[in-house]
Amino acid sequence: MKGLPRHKNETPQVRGEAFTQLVLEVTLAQLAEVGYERLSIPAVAALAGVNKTSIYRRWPGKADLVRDSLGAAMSHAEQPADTGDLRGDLVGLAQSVASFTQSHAGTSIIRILLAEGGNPTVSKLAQSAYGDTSRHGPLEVFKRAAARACLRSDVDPSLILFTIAGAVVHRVFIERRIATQEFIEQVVDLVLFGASFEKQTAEP
Amino acid sequence: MKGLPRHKNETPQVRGEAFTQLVLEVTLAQLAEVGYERLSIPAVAALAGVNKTSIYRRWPGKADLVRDSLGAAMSHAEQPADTGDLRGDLVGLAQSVASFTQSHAGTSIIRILLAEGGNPTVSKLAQSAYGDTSRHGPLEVFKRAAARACLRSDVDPSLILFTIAGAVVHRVFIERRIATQEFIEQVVDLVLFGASFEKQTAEP
DNA sequence: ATCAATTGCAACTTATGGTTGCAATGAATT
DNA sequence: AATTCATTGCAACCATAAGTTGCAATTGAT
Repeated sequence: MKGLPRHKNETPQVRGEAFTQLVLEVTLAQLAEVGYERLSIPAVAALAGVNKTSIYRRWPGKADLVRDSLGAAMSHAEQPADTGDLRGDLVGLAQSVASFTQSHAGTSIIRILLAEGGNPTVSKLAQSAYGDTSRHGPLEVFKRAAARACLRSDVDPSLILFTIAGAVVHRVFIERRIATQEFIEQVVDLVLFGASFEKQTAEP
Repeated sequence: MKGLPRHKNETPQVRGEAFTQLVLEVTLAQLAEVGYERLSIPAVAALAGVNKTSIYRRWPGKADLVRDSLGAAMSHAEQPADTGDLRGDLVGLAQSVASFTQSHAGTSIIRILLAEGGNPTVSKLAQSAYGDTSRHGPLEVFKRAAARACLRSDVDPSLILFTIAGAVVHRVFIERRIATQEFIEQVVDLVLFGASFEKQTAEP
C-alpha cells in the first residue's frame, strides 16, 4: 500500500530553516551525550521527529552535520570580563573555560579532540573551534597583567592558561565532578601563588 | 571447496597462552590508535593474523577483551622515585604521569574515560586503573613534603596532582604535542612557585 | 487552484559485527 | 610412530544498522 491520506493533520511539518536549526540542535545534544562515533543520523532523525532521508539530503555525511552543528554552537561563545586585577581576570577566564567545558558544544568538541584523533576533518574543526575559544579573551587578560607587572616574565602565558584549562578538563572529564566556583578559585590560586611554602598567602 | 591441504606449512599456528598474549597486545595497540568505539574484533583478528572466531571463543564480547587487555597492561606500571626534595619528587611524578598518558594503556584508558562515559563496565575498569596509577606513588610524595614542611598546608595535595595531570592531558590530547622534559618542569615550577610576581624565582 | 520545492515513507542495497558447523592443526599420550 | 583431543582456521550464514532511491504527500507561494 502506498500513501493513504492522513486522517487529520496533527502538527504541521517542520521545514526550511526551522528544520535545519532543529536538526543541528538535536545533533549537538546527541554529540555531547553519546560522542561522535556513536552518533547516528537515523537516531538524530528519530529524536528530532524528522525523517532521516531529509537529513541525508541536506548533509552529505555525519562529519558535515557535526561541523555545522559545532559551528552554529560556537557563535554563542561568551567573553571573560575585565575585573581589574589578575586574580579576578583569571577566575573569570577559568569560569568561562569551565562553562564552555561543561556545555554541550564544549563537551562534544573536547570529546572529539580526545577520542576522535583519527578523523582529520572533524578533528581539525574541533581543534580550531577550541582554539578560537581559548585565544580570544585570554590574550587581553595577560596583556593587562603584564602591563601591571604582576606576572613573572619567565612564565609562558599560554602555559598558565593551558594548565588552568587542563585542571578543569581533568576535573570534569576524568574525575567526573563539577567544576565548582570553589574549585576554580583554588586552581587559580594554586597557579598564581604556588604550593610551596616560601611565599605569602593567596588572600587579597 | 573445503579444506584443501596446505601446500607447505609456512609458519606454525599461534595457540594457547601465546595466542592470548598476541591478541591482547594487538587489542591494546588498536585501542590506543582508534579508540574503543571503532575497535572491532574482526580488525584485531586480521592484524594479529588470527581468525576472528578464535577470539570470539575466548572473549564473549569487546568489553571483556578490552578489560583483559587493559588489565594486563596495568601490571607493568612504574613508580616515581624519591629524589629528596619536593620539586624533584613532583617532576618525577609528572614524568610518570606523562609516560603513562603517552603509553598505549594510558592513551586507551584516558580515551575511554573521556569518550566512553556510557559503558559502565569498561568505564569503571578504566577509572579504577587510572585511579590506582594516580594514587600509589603520589601519597608518599606529599607525605614526605609535608614532613619537610615545604608545602602550604591549605593546599589540597590531590589538587596539585590533578592540576599537573590535567596540564599533561591537555598538552598531549588537546594540543597534541609531546610532553617534553622542559614542559614538565615548567608545569611543576608553575604549580610550585606560582605565576604571580610576589615570590622568589624557581631556580634551585 | 495550481505549481514547485521540500519532506515523508517504504523498500532496497550494502557493509559489518557476530554465529555456526566442520575440517585442519598440533601437542601430548600411549 | 600412531592416536587422541582440545584448539584453531575457514567459509558460509544471520542480524542489524547505515545509507540510497523512487514516489507520494505536504506546504507555502504564485
